[in-house]
Amino acid sequence: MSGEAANPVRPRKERVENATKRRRQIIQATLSSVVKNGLAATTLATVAQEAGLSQGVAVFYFKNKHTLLAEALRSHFEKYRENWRTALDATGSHPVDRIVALVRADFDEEVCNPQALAIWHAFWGEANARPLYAEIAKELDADRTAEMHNACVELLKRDGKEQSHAALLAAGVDSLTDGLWLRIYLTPESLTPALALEITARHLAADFPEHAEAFLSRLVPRR
Amino acid sequence: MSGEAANPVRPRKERVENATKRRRQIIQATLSSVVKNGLAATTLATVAQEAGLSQGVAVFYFKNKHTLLAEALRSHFEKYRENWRTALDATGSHPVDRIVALVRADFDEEVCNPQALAIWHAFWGEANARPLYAEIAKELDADRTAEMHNACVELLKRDGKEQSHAALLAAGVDSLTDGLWLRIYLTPESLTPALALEITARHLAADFPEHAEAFLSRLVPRR
DNA sequence: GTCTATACGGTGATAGAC
DNA sequence: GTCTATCACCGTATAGAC
Repeated sequence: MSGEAANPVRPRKERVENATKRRRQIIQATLSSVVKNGLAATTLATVAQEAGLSQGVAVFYFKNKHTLLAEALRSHFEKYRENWRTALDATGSHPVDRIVALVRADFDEEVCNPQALAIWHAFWGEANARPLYAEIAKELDADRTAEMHNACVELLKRDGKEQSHAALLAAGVDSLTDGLWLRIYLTPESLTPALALEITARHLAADFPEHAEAFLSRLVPRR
Repeated sequence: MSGEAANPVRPRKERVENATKRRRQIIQATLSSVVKNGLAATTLATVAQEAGLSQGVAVFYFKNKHTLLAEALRSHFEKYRENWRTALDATGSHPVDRIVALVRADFDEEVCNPQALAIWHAFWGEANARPLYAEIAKELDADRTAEMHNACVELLKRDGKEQSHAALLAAGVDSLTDGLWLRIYLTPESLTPALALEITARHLAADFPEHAEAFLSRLVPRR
């Protein structure tokens, strides 16, 4: 490299900002590499190339490949969380609203696109060999699980029903979502997000018959 | 190695039998390694060690690692297929029977255990980087997809209903199964196969209200 | 058929210049 | 902070003995 005064003493704040910028950049490169090459063929070299940086920098900021990958998964999760949280913030407090918001968020283009789905499944695929991945999932998904569960409890309560099976209902909806994601990921030609929403809407309508029309009208497009 | 006359001329049949035996042995070792080490860390060395053979033999029978892994996935699929086919053969011709058989088969211990689930997800995780895996899935799951679809069409027909959304119903049940599998795989403490069956039963009961009781009574244990 | 030995490139991580 | 050079190791695949 030619020229520019290389590294004069810089204030701490500036150094910190540079660090977080670089970390973001490298994590983003890691996720891109996972999409392109898969987790098995993602190496420090592919990450560095994707980032337009040297291999050494990645190690400098993350110490080793293993923690880099874990951080990348965390980062991917944060984006997912932000998406559904924004959706929750923008909706009412009625449990139907909250469930609708959570479900719509999951099939939002922002979160339910081929790249994002590939990343999820790449990490899940290694979760058995690297339990840390499953732990991260459990940890970072706990609040969403709680939101869905609470909404189910609340809805049953309002309808004057027993709430003991709320956990089962919540697990059912979330599992259905996961399965629809897998299908969209593996064979996208067999299922679109729009159809996935319709399937989920029917499922919810059956779980909460009193609110069937609300779920259907608000989750199914062109209706 | 000491002793025994090594390789006299053997009849073709015997040679063929030895070949298929070895292939099976190596594929089994591959799947074990995938469970233990994950797909990323599965190497010819781990496979050879698992099989108690040399690395060279694996290459001799499968040419390279890539085709070995593809064959291992095919083999895993065959076991899965055999399981649901056996279940179908053992049941009646009424569509409710067939759907019940397919669903029960999916949560059978034979097929829905931690090792088997780890293998599925390991391959799905790499499917984006190795489209062959997705192709194998599509190819080897086509007949099951057709069975489920036919059963749904048939059931709607018997009930005097429109059959245009049968594909949606079939996709819904199968996606739900996949999602429940993922949950059992990632966080087994949060979901057992028995509960998964119950969730699926409720889903089916909603899809086919006329047969709700039949699905519930036949899929939900202790009832 | 099965093994061992080995070629050859890639891999994660370190050292040290700038 | 970032790079380049380098290390020891591991990966696939081949060659050739038995």
